[in-house]
Amino acid sequence: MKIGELSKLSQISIRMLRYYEEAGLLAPKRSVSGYRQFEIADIERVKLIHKLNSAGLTLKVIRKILPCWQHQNKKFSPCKEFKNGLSDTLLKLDEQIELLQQSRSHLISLLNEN
DNA sequence: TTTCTTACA
DNA sequence: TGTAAGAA
Repeated sequence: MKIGELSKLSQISIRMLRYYEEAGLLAPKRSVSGYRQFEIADIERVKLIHKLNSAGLTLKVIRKILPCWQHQNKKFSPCKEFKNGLSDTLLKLDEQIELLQQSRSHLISLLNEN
């Protein structure tokens, strides 16, 4: 199917689908005219990519753990990349939480000064 | 009409 | 991410 159809079926903009390809998360074949040729399985694939990205995973991390996705059972097989990818994301998340807590503290003290 | 690339906001 | 331009 062409990019327009995948976009409608997956609810993901054409812009992002091209972006995902650029990030190495998608590898559609090209027709003679240069049009991207996606597969049925790509519908679920891009939806998953979007969910993971929304969950805070970078496209770089997703690229590592995507190969662990099993279309058959719709689950992740605990391969090496999967563990490393998630633990790495978890550390970054903790880092961000720490920074946000600091901002929170600063705002609170600022509010109590007067 | 749809898609492609590149580039700007 | 959205949108625009120019070409196929």
